[in-house]
Amino acid sequence: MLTQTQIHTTSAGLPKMNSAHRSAPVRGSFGAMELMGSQMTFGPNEEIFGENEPADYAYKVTKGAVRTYKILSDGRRQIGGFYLPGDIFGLEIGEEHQFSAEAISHATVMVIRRSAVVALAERDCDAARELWTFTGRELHRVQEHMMLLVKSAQQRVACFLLEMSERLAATDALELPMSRQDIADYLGLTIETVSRTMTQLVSNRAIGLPSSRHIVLRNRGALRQLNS
Amino acid sequence: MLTQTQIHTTSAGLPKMNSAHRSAPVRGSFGAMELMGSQMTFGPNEEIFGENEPADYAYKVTKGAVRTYKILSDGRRQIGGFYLPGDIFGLEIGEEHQFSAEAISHATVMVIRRSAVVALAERDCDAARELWTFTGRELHRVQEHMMLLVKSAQQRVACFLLEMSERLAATDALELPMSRQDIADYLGLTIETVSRTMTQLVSNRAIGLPSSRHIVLRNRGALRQLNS
DNA sequence: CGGCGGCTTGATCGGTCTCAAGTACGGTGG
DNA sequence: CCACCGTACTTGAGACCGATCAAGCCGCCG
Repeated sequence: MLTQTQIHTTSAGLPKMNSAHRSAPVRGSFGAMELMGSQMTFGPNEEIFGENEPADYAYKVTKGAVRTYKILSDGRRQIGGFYLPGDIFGLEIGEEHQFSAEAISHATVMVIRRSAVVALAERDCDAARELWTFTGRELHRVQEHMMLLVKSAQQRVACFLLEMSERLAATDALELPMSRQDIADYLGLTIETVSRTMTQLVSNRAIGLPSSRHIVLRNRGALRQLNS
Repeated sequence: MLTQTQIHTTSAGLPKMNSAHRSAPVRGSFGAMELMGSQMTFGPNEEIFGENEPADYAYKVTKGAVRTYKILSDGRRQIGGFYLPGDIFGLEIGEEHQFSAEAISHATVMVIRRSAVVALAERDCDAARELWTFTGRELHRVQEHMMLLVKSAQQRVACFLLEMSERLAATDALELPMSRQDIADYLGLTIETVSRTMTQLVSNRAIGLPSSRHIVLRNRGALRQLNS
Protein backbone atom coordinates (compact mmCIF):
# COMPACT_ATOMS: atom_id res chain seq x y z
CA MET A 1 0.00 0.00 0.00
CA LEU A 2 0.99 3.56 -0.48
CA THR A 3 2.09 4.22 3.06
CA GLN A 4 5.22 5.31 4.91
CA THR A 5 7.09 6.13 1.74
CA GLN A 6 8.06 9.35 0.04
CA ILE A 7 6.11 10.26 -3.04
CA HIS A 8 7.04 12.87 -5.65
CA THR A 9 4.70 13.76 -8.46
CA THR A 10 6.68 14.23 -11.63
CA SER A 11 5.93 17.26 -13.74
CA ALA A 12 3.97 15.24 -16.27
CA GLY A 13 5.29 15.25 -19.79
CA LEU A 14 8.97 15.75 -19.06
CA PRO A 15 10.49 12.88 -21.01
CA LYS A 16 13.77 12.99 -19.12
CA MET A 17 11.95 11.39 -16.18
CA ASN A 18 11.71 8.25 -18.25
CA SER A 19 15.25 8.18 -19.50
CA ALA A 20 16.71 6.59 -16.40
CA HIS A 21 16.07 3.10 -17.74
CA ARG A 22 18.82 0.62 -18.38
CA SER A 23 19.47 -0.90 -21.75
CA ALA A 24 16.43 -3.12 -21.24
CA PRO A 25 14.52 -4.03 -24.41
CA VAL A 26 11.18 -2.61 -25.43
CA ARG A 27 9.18 -4.60 -22.89
CA GLY A 28 6.29 -2.61 -21.46
CA SER A 29 6.62 0.70 -23.23
CA PHE A 30 3.06 1.62 -22.35
CA GLY A 31 2.85 4.67 -24.61
CA ALA A 32 0.74 7.49 -23.27
CA MET A 33 0.42 5.92 -19.86
CA GLU A 34 4.03 6.78 -19.17
CA LEU A 35 3.00 10.32 -18.52
CA MET A 36 0.51 9.59 -15.82
CA GLY A 37 2.81 8.44 -13.06
CA SER A 38 4.29 9.63 -9.81
CA GLN A 39 7.65 8.47 -8.53
CA MET A 40 8.04 6.56 -5.28
CA THR A 41 11.10 5.20 -3.57
CA PHE A 42 11.38 2.15 -1.35
CA GLY A 43 14.18 0.99 0.91
CA PRO A 44 15.58 -2.56 0.92
CA ASN A 45 12.91 -5.16 1.82
CA GLU A 46 10.23 -2.52 2.04
CA GLU A 47 6.76 -3.68 1.07
CA ILE A 48 5.24 -2.09 -2.03
CA PHE A 49 1.95 -3.93 -1.84
CA GLY A 50 0.59 -7.05 -0.22
CA GLU A 51 -1.22 -10.06 -1.61
CA ASN A 52 -5.00 -9.57 -1.68
CA GLU A 53 -4.73 -5.82 -1.29
CA PRO A 54 -6.76 -3.76 -3.77
CA ALA A 55 -4.83 -3.48 -7.02
CA ASP A 56 -5.48 0.24 -7.51
CA TYR A 57 -2.00 0.90 -8.87
CA ALA A 58 0.47 -0.63 -11.27
CA TYR A 59 4.19 0.06 -11.08
CA LYS A 60 7.13 0.47 -13.39
CA VAL A 61 10.65 0.08 -12.05
CA THR A 62 12.96 2.96 -12.85
CA LYS A 63 15.83 2.09 -10.53
CA GLY A 64 16.78 -0.89 -8.36
CA ALA A 65 14.97 -4.23 -8.29
CA VAL A 66 11.69 -5.62 -7.01
CA ARG A 67 10.45 -9.11 -6.17
CA THR A 68 6.90 -10.44 -6.03
CA TYR A 69 6.13 -13.42 -3.82
CA LYS A 70 3.64 -15.54 -1.95
CA ILE A 71 4.06 -17.25 1.40
CA LEU A 72 3.07 -20.93 1.41
CA SER A 73 1.22 -22.64 4.23
CA ASP A 74 4.44 -24.26 5.47
CA GLY A 75 6.16 -20.88 5.77
CA ARG A 76 8.24 -21.10 2.64
CA ARG A 77 8.28 -18.15 0.28
CA GLN A 78 7.83 -18.57 -3.47
CA ILE A 79 9.08 -15.67 -5.55
CA GLY A 80 6.90 -15.03 -8.59
CA GLY A 81 9.30 -12.78 -10.42
CA PHE A 82 12.12 -10.26 -10.34
CA TYR A 83 11.47 -6.85 -11.87
CA LEU A 84 14.30 -4.68 -13.11
CA PRO A 85 14.39 -1.13 -14.51
CA GLY A 86 11.90 -0.91 -17.36
CA ASP A 87 9.73 -3.75 -16.08
CA ILE A 88 6.10 -3.30 -15.10
CA PHE A 89 4.55 -5.20 -12.21
CA GLY A 90 1.37 -5.18 -10.14
CA LEU A 91 -0.96 -4.70 -13.10
CA GLU A 92 -3.91 -6.99 -12.46
CA ILE A 93 -7.06 -8.07 -14.25
CA GLY A 94 -9.01 -8.47 -11.06
CA GLU A 95 -9.44 -6.13 -8.15
CA GLU A 96 -6.70 -7.59 -5.97
CA HIS A 97 -2.99 -8.24 -6.21
CA GLN A 98 -2.18 -11.91 -6.61
CA PHE A 99 1.29 -11.58 -5.10
CA SER A 100 2.99 -9.35 -2.58
CA ALA A 101 5.77 -7.05 -3.78
CA GLU A 102 8.89 -5.75 -2.05
CA ALA A 103 11.88 -3.70 -3.04
CA ILE A 104 15.03 -5.83 -3.09
CA SER A 105 17.57 -3.06 -3.01
CA HIS A 106 16.75 0.61 -2.71
CA ALA A 107 14.29 1.05 -5.58
CA THR A 108 12.46 3.80 -7.43
CA VAL A 109 9.19 2.99 -9.17
CA MET A 110 6.68 4.96 -11.17
CA VAL A 111 3.13 4.53 -9.95
CA ILE A 112 0.21 4.38 -12.38
CA ARG A 113 -3.46 4.41 -11.42
CA ARG A 114 -5.14 1.27 -12.64
CA SER A 115 -8.37 3.17 -13.22
CA ALA A 116 -6.53 5.51 -15.57
CA VAL A 117 -5.09 2.60 -17.51
CA VAL A 118 -8.45 0.89 -17.82
CA ALA A 119 -10.20 4.12 -18.78
CA LEU A 120 -7.64 4.82 -21.47
CA ALA A 121 -8.02 1.29 -22.83
CA GLU A 122 -11.75 1.82 -23.13
CA ARG A 123 -11.29 4.75 -25.46
CA ASP A 124 -8.07 3.88 -27.22
CA CYS A 125 -7.87 0.49 -28.92
CA ASP A 126 -4.11 0.78 -29.31
CA ALA A 127 -3.75 1.19 -25.58
CA ALA A 128 -6.02 -1.79 -25.02
CA ARG A 129 -3.85 -3.78 -27.36
CA GLU A 130 -0.73 -2.74 -25.44
CA LEU A 131 -2.40 -3.94 -22.28
CA TRP A 132 -3.06 -7.30 -23.89
CA THR A 133 0.50 -7.51 -25.17
CA PHE A 134 1.89 -6.72 -21.76
CA THR A 135 -0.19 -9.38 -20.02
CA GLY A 136 0.69 -11.84 -22.76
CA ARG A 137 4.39 -11.26 -22.18
CA GLU A 138 3.89 -11.73 -18.46
CA LEU A 139 2.04 -14.96 -19.21
CA HIS A 140 4.96 -16.13 -21.29
CA ARG A 141 7.38 -15.28 -18.51
CA VAL A 142 5.39 -17.23 -15.93
CA GLN A 143 5.13 -20.21 -18.30
CA GLU A 144 8.91 -20.25 -18.59
CA HIS A 145 9.23 -19.93 -14.83
CA MET A 146 6.86 -22.86 -14.40
CA MET A 147 8.96 -24.97 -16.77
CA LEU A 148 11.99 -24.13 -14.64
CA LEU A 149 10.45 -25.62 -11.54
CA VAL A 150 10.36 -29.16 -12.89
CA LYS A 151 14.05 -29.25 -13.82
CA SER A 152 17.08 -30.35 -11.80
CA ALA A 153 18.85 -27.98 -9.46
CA GLN A 154 21.74 -27.52 -11.90
CA GLN A 155 19.38 -26.74 -14.73
CA ARG A 156 17.42 -24.26 -12.67
CA VAL A 157 20.48 -22.35 -11.55
CA ALA A 158 22.02 -22.36 -15.02
CA CYS A 159 18.75 -21.11 -16.52
CA PHE A 160 18.51 -18.43 -13.89
CA LEU A 161 22.01 -17.14 -14.58
CA LEU A 162 21.40 -17.04 -18.33
CA GLU A 163 18.13 -15.19 -17.80
CA MET A 164 19.75 -12.64 -15.51
CA SER A 165 22.64 -12.19 -17.88
CA GLU A 166 20.23 -11.35 -20.69
CA ARG A 167 18.27 -8.97 -18.53
CA LEU A 168 20.93 -7.00 -16.75
CA ALA A 169 24.20 -7.14 -18.62
CA ALA A 170 25.53 -6.81 -22.12
CA THR A 171 28.81 -8.39 -21.08
CA ASP A 172 29.66 -11.71 -19.43
CA ALA A 173 30.02 -10.13 -16.00
CA LEU A 174 26.93 -9.48 -13.96
CA GLU A 175 26.14 -8.22 -10.51
CA LEU A 176 23.08 -9.85 -9.01
CA PRO A 177 20.78 -7.50 -7.14
CA MET A 178 19.25 -10.32 -5.11
CA SER A 179 20.45 -12.56 -2.27
CA ARG A 180 20.96 -16.33 -2.36
CA GLN A 181 17.72 -16.68 -0.42
CA ASP A 182 15.86 -14.74 -3.12
CA ILE A 183 17.35 -16.95 -5.82
CA ALA A 184 16.47 -20.08 -3.87
CA ASP A 185 12.87 -18.96 -3.39
CA TYR A 186 12.60 -18.09 -7.07
CA LEU A 187 13.90 -21.49 -8.14
CA GLY A 188 12.03 -23.54 -5.55
CA LEU A 189 15.30 -24.72 -3.95
CA THR A 190 17.04 -24.13 -0.64
CA ILE A 191 19.80 -21.60 -0.17
CA GLU A 192 22.26 -24.43 0.46
CA THR A 193 21.44 -26.16 -2.80
CA VAL A 194 21.82 -22.90 -4.73
CA SER A 195 25.16 -22.27 -3.08
CA ARG A 196 26.44 -25.79 -3.70
CA THR A 197 25.30 -25.67 -7.33
CA MET A 198 27.10 -22.38 -7.87
CA THR A 199 30.36 -23.85 -6.57
CA GLN A 200 29.85 -26.87 -8.84
CA LEU A 201 29.49 -24.52 -11.80
CA VAL A 202 32.70 -22.79 -10.73
CA SER A 203 34.60 -26.09 -10.70
CA ASN A 204 33.05 -26.91 -14.09
CA ARG A 205 34.61 -23.69 -15.37
CA ALA A 206 31.12 -22.63 -16.44
CA ILE A 207 31.18 -19.50 -14.30
CA GLY A 208 33.51 -17.40 -12.22
CA LEU A 209 32.54 -16.15 -8.78
CA PRO A 210 34.83 -13.29 -7.72
CA SER A 211 32.36 -12.42 -4.99
CA SER A 212 29.01 -13.91 -4.05
CA ARG A 213 26.94 -11.40 -6.00
CA HIS A 214 29.40 -10.89 -8.82
CA ILE A 215 29.22 -13.60 -11.46
CA VAL A 216 31.16 -14.10 -14.67
CA LEU A 217 29.72 -16.35 -17.36
CA ARG A 218 32.82 -18.17 -18.61
CA ASN A 219 31.05 -20.77 -20.72
CA ARG A 220 27.53 -19.91 -21.79
CA GLY A 221 27.43 -23.02 -23.99
CA ALA A 222 27.94 -25.29 -21.00
CA LEU A 223 25.16 -23.51 -19.14
CA ARG A 224 22.81 -23.77 -22.09
CA GLN A 225 23.67 -27.40 -22.66
CA LEU A 226 22.46 -28.29 -19.17
CA ASN A 227 18.97 -27.29 -20.19
CA SER A 228 17.53 -27.89 -23.62
CA MET B 1 -1.85 -28.20 -37.71
CA LEU B 2 -5.09 -28.41 -39.59
CA THR B 3 -4.37 -31.72 -41.23
CA GLN B 4 -5.88 -35.18 -41.35
CA THR B 5 -8.96 -34.14 -39.43
CA GLN B 6 -12.52 -33.51 -40.43
CA ILE B 7 -13.65 -29.90 -40.52
CA HIS B 8 -17.21 -28.67 -40.70
CA THR B 9 -17.99 -25.00 -41.12
CA THR B 10 -20.95 -24.12 -38.95
CA SER B 11 -23.66 -21.99 -40.46
CA ALA B 12 -22.51 -18.88 -38.65
CA GLY B 13 -25.00 -17.36 -36.27
CA LEU B 14 -26.90 -20.48 -35.29
CA PRO B 15 -26.75 -20.25 -31.51
CA LYS B 16 -27.53 -23.92 -30.99
CA MET B 17 -24.00 -24.73 -32.15
CA ASN B 18 -22.77 -23.06 -28.99
CA SER B 19 -25.20 -24.63 -26.57
CA ALA B 20 -23.28 -27.87 -26.19
CA HIS B 21 -21.21 -26.41 -23.35
CA ARG B 22 -21.26 -27.87 -19.86
CA SER B 23 -22.28 -25.91 -16.83
CA ALA B 24 -18.88 -24.16 -16.92
CA PRO B 25 -18.84 -20.55 -15.69
CA VAL B 26 -18.54 -17.50 -17.88
CA ARG B 27 -14.83 -18.00 -18.58
CA GLY B 28 -13.96 -16.97 -22.11
CA SER B 29 -17.33 -15.91 -23.45
CA PHE B 30 -15.68 -14.09 -26.33
CA GLY B 31 -18.79 -12.26 -27.49
CA ALA B 32 -19.01 -11.73 -31.20
CA MET B 33 -16.05 -13.98 -31.90
CA GLU B 34 -18.20 -16.99 -31.07
CA LEU B 35 -19.85 -16.68 -34.44
CA MET B 36 -16.68 -16.92 -36.48
CA GLY B 37 -15.71 -20.51 -35.87
CA SER B 38 -15.73 -23.85 -37.61
CA GLN B 39 -16.04 -27.12 -35.75
CA MET B 40 -13.30 -29.75 -35.80
CA THR B 41 -13.10 -33.13 -34.14
CA PHE B 42 -10.02 -34.97 -32.92
CA GLY B 43 -9.58 -38.53 -31.79
CA PRO B 44 -7.80 -39.55 -28.57
CA ASN B 45 -4.15 -38.38 -28.48
CA GLU B 46 -4.51 -36.65 -31.81
CA GLU B 47 -2.37 -33.53 -32.23
CA ILE B 48 -4.22 -30.23 -32.60
CA PHE B 49 -1.12 -28.10 -33.03
CA GLY B 50 2.57 -28.34 -32.26
CA GLU B 51 4.94 -26.12 -30.31
CA ASN B 52 6.51 -23.43 -32.50
CA GLU B 53 3.94 -23.84 -35.25
CA PRO B 54 2.34 -20.63 -36.49
CA ALA B 55 -0.47 -19.66 -34.14
CA ASP B 56 -2.97 -18.80 -36.87
CA TYR B 57 -5.90 -20.24 -34.95
CA ALA B 58 -7.29 -20.26 -31.45
CA TYR B 59 -9.62 -22.98 -30.19
CA LYS B 60 -12.56 -23.37 -27.88
CA VAL B 61 -13.44 -26.76 -26.51
CA THR B 62 -17.05 -27.77 -27.04
CA LYS B 63 -16.80 -31.46 -26.12
CA GLY B 64 -14.13 -33.68 -24.61
CA ALA B 65 -10.84 -32.51 -23.13
CA VAL B 66 -7.53 -31.16 -24.41
CA ARG B 67 -4.02 -30.96 -22.96
CA THR B 68 -1.20 -28.60 -23.84
CA TYR B 69 2.38 -29.68 -23.17
CA LYS B 70 6.09 -29.31 -23.81
CA ILE B 71 8.70 -32.03 -24.04
CA LEU B 72 11.78 -31.40 -21.90
CA SER B 73 15.34 -32.16 -22.98
CA ASP B 74 15.41 -35.31 -20.85
CA GLY B 75 12.32 -36.65 -22.56
CA ARG B 76 9.83 -35.87 -19.82
CA ARG B 77 6.60 -34.16 -20.77
CA GLN B 78 5.27 -31.18 -18.83
CA ILE B 79 1.58 -30.52 -19.26
CA GLY B 80 0.77 -26.82 -19.29
CA GLY B 81 -2.96 -27.15 -18.80
CA PHE B 82 -6.13 -29.13 -19.25
CA TYR B 83 -8.94 -27.56 -21.25
CA LEU B 84 -12.55 -28.61 -20.77
CA PRO B 85 -15.75 -27.63 -22.57
CA GLY B 86 -16.05 -23.85 -22.57
CA ASP B 87 -12.28 -23.28 -22.24
CA ILE B 88 -10.25 -21.46 -24.86
CA PHE B 89 -6.69 -22.48 -25.70
CA GLY B 90 -4.04 -21.74 -28.30
CA LEU B 91 -4.61 -17.99 -28.35
CA GLU B 92 -1.16 -16.41 -28.49
CA ILE B 93 0.35 -12.96 -28.36
CA GLY B 94 3.22 -13.90 -30.64
CA GLU B 95 3.24 -15.65 -33.97
CA GLU B 96 3.90 -19.15 -32.66
CA HIS B 97 2.31 -21.56 -30.22
CA GLN B 98 4.27 -21.88 -27.00
CA PHE B 99 2.97 -25.39 -26.25
CA SER B 100 1.76 -28.35 -28.25
CA ALA B 101 -1.87 -29.39 -27.92
CA GLU B 102 -3.54 -32.79 -28.16
CA ALA B 103 -7.02 -34.14 -27.63
CA ILE B 104 -7.19 -36.32 -24.52
CA SER B 105 -10.41 -38.11 -25.28
CA HIS B 106 -12.41 -37.71 -28.46
CA ALA B 107 -12.85 -33.93 -28.59
CA THR B 108 -14.72 -31.30 -30.56
CA VAL B 109 -13.34 -27.79 -30.75
CA MET B 110 -14.37 -24.59 -32.41
CA VAL B 111 -11.63 -23.00 -34.47
CA ILE B 112 -11.20 -19.23 -34.60
CA ARG B 113 -8.86 -17.35 -36.91
CA ARG B 114 -6.39 -15.34 -34.90
CA SER B 115 -6.33 -12.65 -37.57
CA ALA B 116 -10.08 -12.21 -37.17
CA VAL B 117 -9.75 -11.86 -33.43
CA VAL B 118 -6.95 -9.33 -33.71
CA ALA B 119 -8.77 -7.37 -36.42
CA LEU B 120 -11.89 -7.20 -34.33
CA ALA B 121 -9.91 -6.02 -31.33
CA GLU B 122 -8.48 -3.20 -33.38
CA ARG B 123 -11.92 -1.79 -34.12
CA ASP B 124 -13.84 -2.80 -31.03
CA CYS B 125 -12.43 -1.75 -27.68
CA ASP B 126 -14.77 -4.09 -25.82
CA ALA B 127 -13.41 -7.01 -27.78
CA ALA B 128 -9.88 -5.86 -27.03
CA ARG B 129 -10.76 -5.73 -23.37
CA GLU B 130 -12.16 -9.27 -23.54
CA LEU B 131 -8.90 -10.38 -25.08
CA TRP B 132 -7.01 -8.80 -22.20
CA THR B 133 -9.33 -10.39 -19.65
CA PHE B 134 -8.93 -13.80 -21.22
CA THR B 135 -5.13 -13.61 -21.20
CA GLY B 136 -5.23 -12.32 -17.64
CA ARG B 137 -7.25 -15.30 -16.51
CA GLU B 138 -4.84 -17.61 -18.27
CA LEU B 139 -1.98 -15.82 -16.50
CA HIS B 140 -3.70 -16.39 -13.19
CA ARG B 141 -4.20 -20.06 -13.97
CA VAL B 142 -0.52 -20.53 -14.82
CA GLN B 143 0.52 -18.70 -11.66
CA GLU B 144 -1.56 -21.13 -9.62
CA HIS B 145 -0.08 -24.04 -11.56
CA MET B 146 3.41 -22.73 -10.84
CA MET B 147 2.64 -22.52 -7.12
CA LEU B 148 1.51 -26.16 -7.27
CA LEU B 149 4.89 -27.32 -8.50
CA VAL B 150 6.74 -26.32 -5.33
CA LYS B 151 4.44 -28.23 -3.00
CA SER B 152 4.63 -31.80 -1.70
CA ALA B 153 3.19 -34.68 -3.69
CA GLN B 154 0.18 -34.95 -1.38
CA GLN B 155 -0.53 -31.25 -1.69
CA ARG B 156 -0.23 -31.33 -5.47
CA VAL B 157 -2.62 -34.25 -5.87
CA ALA B 158 -5.12 -32.82 -3.36
CA CYS B 159 -5.03 -29.46 -5.14
CA PHE B 160 -5.49 -31.14 -8.49
CA LEU B 161 -8.54 -33.08 -7.32
CA LEU B 162 -10.13 -29.96 -5.85
CA GLU B 163 -9.48 -28.05 -9.06
CA MET B 164 -10.97 -30.79 -11.20
CA SER B 165 -13.97 -31.10 -8.92
CA GLU B 166 -14.67 -27.39 -9.32
CA ARG B 167 -14.26 -27.54 -13.05
CA LEU B 168 -16.15 -30.65 -14.02
CA ALA B 169 -18.68 -31.58 -11.37
CA ALA B 170 -21.33 -30.01 -9.22
CA THR B 171 -21.38 -33.06 -6.96
CA ASP B 172 -18.68 -34.88 -5.00
CA ALA B 173 -18.29 -37.56 -7.64
CA LEU B 174 -16.13 -36.85 -10.66
CA GLU B 175 -14.92 -38.75 -13.65
CA LEU B 176 -11.45 -37.73 -14.73
CA PRO B 177 -11.00 -37.44 -18.48
CA MET B 178 -7.22 -37.86 -18.24
CA SER B 179 -4.88 -40.74 -17.43
CA ARG B 180 -2.56 -41.07 -14.44
CA GLN B 181 0.32 -40.22 -16.76
CA ASP B 182 -1.40 -36.98 -17.74
CA ILE B 183 -1.96 -36.10 -14.09
CA ALA B 184 1.65 -36.92 -13.26
CA ASP B 185 2.96 -34.75 -16.08
CA TYR B 186 0.69 -31.91 -15.03
CA LEU B 187 1.87 -32.09 -11.42
CA GLY B 188 5.55 -32.66 -12.15
CA LEU B 189 5.47 -36.09 -10.49
CA THR B 190 5.80 -39.67 -11.68
CA ILE B 191 2.84 -41.89 -12.35
CA GLU B 192 3.83 -44.11 -9.42
CA THR B 193 3.86 -41.21 -6.99
CA VAL B 194 0.43 -40.05 -8.16
CA SER B 195 -0.92 -43.57 -7.78
CA ARG B 196 0.56 -44.04 -4.33
CA THR B 197 -0.71 -40.66 -3.19
CA MET B 198 -4.21 -41.47 -4.38
CA THR B 199 -4.25 -44.71 -2.36
CA GLN B 200 -2.98 -42.75 0.67
CA LEU B 201 -5.90 -40.36 0.29
CA VAL B 202 -8.23 -43.34 0.11
CA SER B 203 -6.89 -44.75 3.39
CA ASN B 204 -7.16 -41.23 4.88
CA ARG B 205 -10.86 -41.37 3.99
CA ALA B 206 -10.31 -38.15 2.03
CA ILE B 207 -11.49 -39.70 -1.23
CA GLY B 208 -13.15 -42.80 -2.58
CA LEU B 209 -11.83 -44.55 -5.66
CA PRO B 210 -14.50 -46.86 -7.09
CA SER B 211 -12.50 -47.09 -10.30
CA SER B 212 -9.26 -45.44 -11.34
CA ARG B 213 -10.91 -42.58 -13.21
CA HIS B 214 -13.92 -42.26 -10.96
CA ILE B 215 -13.20 -40.28 -7.81
CA VAL B 216 -15.46 -39.34 -4.92
CA LEU B 217 -14.44 -36.46 -2.69
CA ARG B 218 -15.38 -37.73 0.76
CA ASN B 219 -13.70 -35.01 2.79
CA ARG B 220 -13.00 -31.77 0.96
CA GLY B 221 -11.86 -30.18 4.21
CA ALA B 222 -9.07 -32.69 4.62
CA LEU B 223 -7.95 -32.07 1.04
CA ARG B 224 -8.01 -28.32 1.51
CA GLN B 225 -6.20 -28.56 4.81
CA LEU B 226 -3.25 -30.22 3.14
CA ASN B 227 -2.64 -27.05 1.20
CA SER B 228 -3.19 -23.59 2.60
C1' DC C 1 39.19 -6.41 17.56
C1' DG C 2 34.44 -8.28 18.01
C1' DG C 3 30.05 -9.16 16.24
C1' DC C 4 26.70 -9.80 12.86
C1' DG C 5 24.54 -11.27 8.40
C1' DG C 6 25.16 -13.55 4.29
C1' DC C 7 27.28 -17.26 2.25
C1' DT C 8 29.64 -21.85 1.98
C1' DT C 9 30.58 -26.51 3.34
C1' DG C 10 29.73 -30.97 5.66
C1' DA C 11 26.88 -35.05 7.38
C1' DT C 12 22.66 -37.12 7.58
C1' DC C 13 17.74 -37.62 6.57
C1' DG C 14 13.68 -38.16 3.84
C1' DG C 15 10.59 -37.73 -0.14
C1' DT C 16 10.27 -38.83 -4.64
C1' DC C 17 12.17 -41.44 -8.53
C1' DT C 18 13.55 -45.71 -10.60
C1' DC C 19 13.19 -50.30 -11.67
C1' DA C 20 10.48 -54.30 -11.34
C1' DA C 21 6.40 -57.09 -10.45
C1' DG C 22 1.79 -57.79 -9.84
C1' DT C 23 -3.26 -56.63 -10.64
C1' DA C 24 -7.59 -54.87 -12.73
C1' DC C 25 -10.05 -53.76 -16.69
C1' DG C 26 -11.76 -53.41 -21.46
C1' DG C 27 -11.75 -55.34 -25.89
C1' DT C 28 -11.38 -59.17 -29.18
C1' DG C 29 -11.96 -63.60 -30.85
C1' DG C 30 -13.22 -68.26 -30.24
C1' DC D 1 -20.13 -67.04 -22.52
C1' DC D 2 -15.42 -67.46 -21.57
C1' DA D 3 -10.29 -67.24 -22.65
C1' DC D 4 -6.97 -64.31 -23.96
C1' DC D 5 -4.46 -60.19 -24.55
C1' DG D 6 -2.84 -55.47 -24.06
C1' DT D 7 -3.02 -51.33 -21.61
C1' DA D 8 -3.55 -48.74 -17.57
C1' DC D 9 -2.95 -48.77 -12.95
C1' DT D 10 -1.10 -50.30 -8.39
C1' DT D 11 2.34 -51.97 -5.27
C1' DG D 12 7.02 -53.04 -3.60
C1' DA D 13 12.23 -52.44 -2.77
C1' DG D 14 16.08 -49.74 -3.29
C1' DA D 15 18.66 -45.60 -5.07
C1' DC D 16 19.32 -40.79 -5.40
C1' DC D 17 18.73 -35.88 -5.21
C1' DG D 18 17.80 -32.13 -2.60
C1' DA D 19 16.30 -30.81 2.29
C1' DT D 20 17.64 -30.39 6.91
C1' DC D 21 20.59 -29.61 10.67
C1' DA D 22 24.93 -27.92 12.05
C1' DA D 23 29.45 -25.75 11.63
C1' DG D 24 32.57 -22.82 9.65
C1' DC D 25 33.97 -18.84 6.71
C1' DC D 26 34.00 -14.28 4.87
C1' DG D 27 33.27 -9.39 4.47
C1' DC D 28 31.62 -5.45 6.55
C1' DC D 29 31.00 -2.03 10.06
C1' DG D 30 31.16 -0.68 14.58
